[in-house]
Amino acid sequence: MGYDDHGGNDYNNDYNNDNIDDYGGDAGMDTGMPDDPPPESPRGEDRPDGEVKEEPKEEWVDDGSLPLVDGTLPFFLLDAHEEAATPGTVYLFGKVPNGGQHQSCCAVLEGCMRCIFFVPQPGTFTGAELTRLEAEAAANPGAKGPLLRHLHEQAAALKAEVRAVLAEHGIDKFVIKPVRRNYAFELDSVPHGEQWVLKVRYSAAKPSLPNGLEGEHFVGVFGAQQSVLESVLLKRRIMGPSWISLSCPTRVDASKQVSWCKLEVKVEGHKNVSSKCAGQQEPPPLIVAALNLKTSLHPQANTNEVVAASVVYLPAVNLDRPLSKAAWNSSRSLRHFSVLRKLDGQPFPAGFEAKVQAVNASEMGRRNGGTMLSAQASERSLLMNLLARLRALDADVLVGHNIAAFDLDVLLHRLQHHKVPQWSRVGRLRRSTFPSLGGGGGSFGGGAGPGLMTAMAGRLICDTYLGARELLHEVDYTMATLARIHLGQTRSDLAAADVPGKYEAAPKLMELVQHTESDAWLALSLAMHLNLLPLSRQLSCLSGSLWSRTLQGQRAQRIEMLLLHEFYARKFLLPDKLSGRERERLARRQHAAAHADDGEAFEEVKAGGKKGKAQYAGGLVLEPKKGLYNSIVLLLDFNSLYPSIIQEYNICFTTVRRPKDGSIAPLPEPSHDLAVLPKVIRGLVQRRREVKSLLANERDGVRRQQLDIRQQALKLTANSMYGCLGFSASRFFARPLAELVTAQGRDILQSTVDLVQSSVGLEVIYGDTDSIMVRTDVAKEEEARAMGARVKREVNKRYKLLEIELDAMYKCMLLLKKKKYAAIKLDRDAAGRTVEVKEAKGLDMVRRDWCALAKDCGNYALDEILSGRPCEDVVSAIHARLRQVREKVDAGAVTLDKFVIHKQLTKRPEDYPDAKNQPHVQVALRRAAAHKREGTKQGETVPYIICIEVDEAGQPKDGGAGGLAERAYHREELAANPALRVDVQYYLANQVHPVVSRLCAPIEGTDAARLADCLGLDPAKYHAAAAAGSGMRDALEDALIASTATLDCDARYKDCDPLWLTSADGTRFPFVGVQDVLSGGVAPGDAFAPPDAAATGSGLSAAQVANQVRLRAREAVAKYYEGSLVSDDELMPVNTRNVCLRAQGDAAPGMASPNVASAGHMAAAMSEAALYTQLSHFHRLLDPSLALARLKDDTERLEATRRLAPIREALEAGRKAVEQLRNRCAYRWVSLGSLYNVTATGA
DNA sequence: ATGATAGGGGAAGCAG
DNA sequence: CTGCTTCCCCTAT
Ligand SMILES: [Mg+2]
Ligand SMILES: [Mg+2]
Repeated sequence: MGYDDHGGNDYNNDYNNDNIDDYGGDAGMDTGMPDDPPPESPRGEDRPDGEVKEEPKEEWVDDGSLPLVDGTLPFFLLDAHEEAATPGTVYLFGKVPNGGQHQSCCAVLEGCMRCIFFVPQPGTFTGAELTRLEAEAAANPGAKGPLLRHLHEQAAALKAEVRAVLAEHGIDKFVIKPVRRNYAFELDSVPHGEQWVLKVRYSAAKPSLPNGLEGEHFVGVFGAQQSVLESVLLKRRIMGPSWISLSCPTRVDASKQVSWCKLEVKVEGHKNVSSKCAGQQEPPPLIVAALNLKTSLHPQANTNEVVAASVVYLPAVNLDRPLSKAAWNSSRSLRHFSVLRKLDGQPFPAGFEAKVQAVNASEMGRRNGGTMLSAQASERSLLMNLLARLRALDADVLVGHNIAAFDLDVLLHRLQHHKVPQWSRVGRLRRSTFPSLGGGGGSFGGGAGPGLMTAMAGRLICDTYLGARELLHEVDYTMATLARIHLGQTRSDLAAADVPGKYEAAPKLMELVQHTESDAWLALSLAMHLNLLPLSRQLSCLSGSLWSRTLQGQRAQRIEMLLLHEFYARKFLLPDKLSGRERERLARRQHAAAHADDGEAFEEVKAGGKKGKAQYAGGLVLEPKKGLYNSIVLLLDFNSLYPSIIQEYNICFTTVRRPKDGSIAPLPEPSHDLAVLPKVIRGLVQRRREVKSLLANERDGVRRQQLDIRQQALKLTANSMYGCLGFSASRFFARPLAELVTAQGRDILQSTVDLVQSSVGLEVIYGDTDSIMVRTDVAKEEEARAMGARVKREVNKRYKLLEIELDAMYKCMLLLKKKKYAAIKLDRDAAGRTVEVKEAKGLDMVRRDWCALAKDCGNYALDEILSGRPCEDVVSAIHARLRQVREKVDAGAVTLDKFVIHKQLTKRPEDYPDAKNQPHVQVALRRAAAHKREGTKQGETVPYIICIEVDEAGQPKDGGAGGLAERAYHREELAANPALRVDVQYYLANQVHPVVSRLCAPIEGTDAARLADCLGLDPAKYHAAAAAGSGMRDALEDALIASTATLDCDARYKDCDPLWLTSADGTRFPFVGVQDVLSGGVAPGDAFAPPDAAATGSGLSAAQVANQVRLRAREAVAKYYEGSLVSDDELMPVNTRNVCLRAQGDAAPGMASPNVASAGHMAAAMSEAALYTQLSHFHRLLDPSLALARLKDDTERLEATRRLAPIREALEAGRKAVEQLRNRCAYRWVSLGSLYNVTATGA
């Protein structure tokens, strides 16, 4: 669950599986670039045409009238836009049905009004008279006159101030009216609940007021900077791309149009826009065009120039009917044209022009309007030709791979450079001046800047690069990779530097054209394959946001719009959109006001970077009981935990009290009526349930797909809600709410674990955020299923809405670390038979930053380990495989791609402060210098190989003296430089070995040294590592951790030394322990200070606590080890490690067998037991989890957690210090299992 | 400027 | 040499 995935099915996976199956049968469609003329193979022409029906092209006679229905104009809204130059005017773009077709239309909405709200000082509206008049007005809603008059009187001073403010900003005409409004958000100065406020309405053509106004008679101003477009969408309840109707439209004469649309109308005032539109159901067919440019680099200016352009388009895409590939990819549906130009004025190669003529004269050429391919002399004429074709096309949607950050950016720059007339036809709004394109791509991984969006207003941009990044999980998002994996197509790379070479001969130049067409076709294919348009439309309609914004991938914005609609409809004052600066200013100010007395420092929240500490605590991850499990393990998982918590506990802006001291908010009082946020989520969940039930009964494939898209959109929206609560740049940012949700989540998980272990009596071996893994010790599927059902029943009893579900049964499971495990899942195939599916989570094999060689070895080892074969066989198979790998690598029999490591650029390469140490950054910088397009920009992944340089004799130069980053190269560099060789040593020692050795940690019969030996590495180097990191130690550690949880009782610690700490002034004092803090004996702020310290809150820092605890723990170790066999060494010598925990072959590690302790070990163990007890005592003093577990209920636990918050970090640091040392000593406690009877659930 | 936090792990630099 | 910190990346949920 958690973020993108609450329902147990990862969204991305669902998505891929569903689509690949539907489209998979198209093996015959081999575009075979560059031989075949894409976008379609000749074979495709024989195929029966699909459902794409082009609209009848009757000649439309423009008589100046409008196609009104009952006096209003039906209008399918596609996009909307606001111009800084024309404040108060909103441009709506869409399609209008006219004479059996649909035409592009621009509605110019003028005379929009701005509404801002002044919240009065408390006490402004008050008194018995007001109460009386309110009651009167309530009884007789028709007669509000006296009440309003009274309100105006009471607000006289406020009104005077408001008038002055307005006058100051040049606003002379306005209406002021007292209205009732609610507030529930984060401004401390504005009281929550409903009250009278002053609403000021004035023409939006006038200037706006600044955010954050202050005054004598008001405590807050809302809506000052609200965009007029947003207010129209909210006021008219326009929910995304849908049919609306325009009343009283007047036709704008073609000569006076401000847009390039076929039709333009003028509408006065937002009230003439209605979200209701009778008679229109189906969305209109859209013109979808894919665009691809080929560029060459101008050496002096260092700019990209357009050399070729292709457009592949579908004249009528129906949004509600996702199309099968066979349907859209046919000669009847698909159209295309290309434009090519001469390079540097050089003539085209011999025979090329004849080829062009032949192409255009062909059957396909005629079908594409006679000029399928146009050869132009210059870039300028190319652009003019392209623009003319685009004008005739009038596309609604432009598709392309990275089209927003590259193709359109280049296109606009070149149009500007050549001063091409009517350049603004690329968009739909007429313009003379160019917007500044400076911002370029979005901050992260492509996307359009604001200038580009402005220029393109009216046409949607569907960028498959952005879409794929959002919906897929791939090693990189280049078209070559996506085409191979998702379209089954191979795409050859064509670097800008190789473009001039294509001009040498006519066939080569035709290759260039075909490559361009093919790229456009691939982008169109990908967009169709991913259903980008239907999905993004659904998301826009659910949230009531603009389609263009959704296509930009602005996820937080969608949720914002959804909540804005909901809260606006309920008459709430909405949180204003603030700039980063304004937000910070506000945060500082509110913090200062809240902490005027205690002077707590303001915590800097770095909003931009992912770096920095988390703002609040998230999900609970249980300490895994590591090992290999050969009996069935149950995976139970709460359905949509966070959305469910919001509903179950009625968590909303309106219900949660925000504590001023930064502690976790208390749960809202139980109430019968559901608050806004839970209601919104419930609505989404209910709608999804309905859609899913429709889906279950639907047989028609197309309709099924459509429902599935809808269902996914609903789930995505519900799941994103929590994320936006915790997102500091969101207008609905409410950390207390986010924190409360996660706190409840932790509580629920912990109490579920307790319930399962105590009441059901089963062992929980792991759990993450919303899931538990339960050991059954049975091998029979049905038996395990019954146990799962029992667990599910017991857990679900405790909640109204929350529901845990048996998500999977693992026949066999390898649990290595938190968030790192693998299993054989028992699943059902279509016929209902049980099938076994391997599942790997978090392991190196599922990461892109390990090379394929290492991952292949890891997968082999994992398959062996999970095979259920005898341990010796598994080990020998792995050893053999590693020896074989070593041989192959030495023989050079491993292909280069197996050595490629991928890493993403999370910043621009030049922005890394310490670039010299990062391989991928070094490679990226060199590629950028060489003007490579891919693997150079922020958000892209860089593939690299670690090499060594050899001299003429083939001897390594300087055996890899430099850092790793200096030895990282791109494949292309490797190919070009014969002195570079793959650094075999690095790959064996630093890639293959760690990957395999981690997997084998819990496996008997091998260790890091043995594995190293098999790889031909020096085993001696791994002995120490083997000792420190072996599975046995981990197993012991788990046993010890488990024992502390079950055997903790105060009596055992009565002989222990206290935990002495030293304060800053040198005073020594015993740390009282977390228990005393919770029971109220000591204030949290004083816990890490001497009892008699004068100043409170002057306790030790987390780092200081950690250091001192470490010292005390070391002293304890030293004390108990004095005079023992290994006096000065905390660690057991490697060769005496032979007391094996796993005396019984099939006992899972971590489950110490009760009979391991022999009498001989016993005596030695006693002193160790005392040490163990001492360290556990320290641990206990610092670990709140035990004390918390003892509390009565969740409410108390929440309260306690809140109380501990100020010292949480220090406790954590101290606890970790103890654990570190205790773990290092863990060898010695082999025998303690019996002493303490470690496991409650011994076999 | 453009949903969250928890967690493992590699590489390098620094103090001892 | 080892610990420890910092930076960076990618994953799980
Ligand atoms: Mg879940
Ligand atoms: Mg889960």
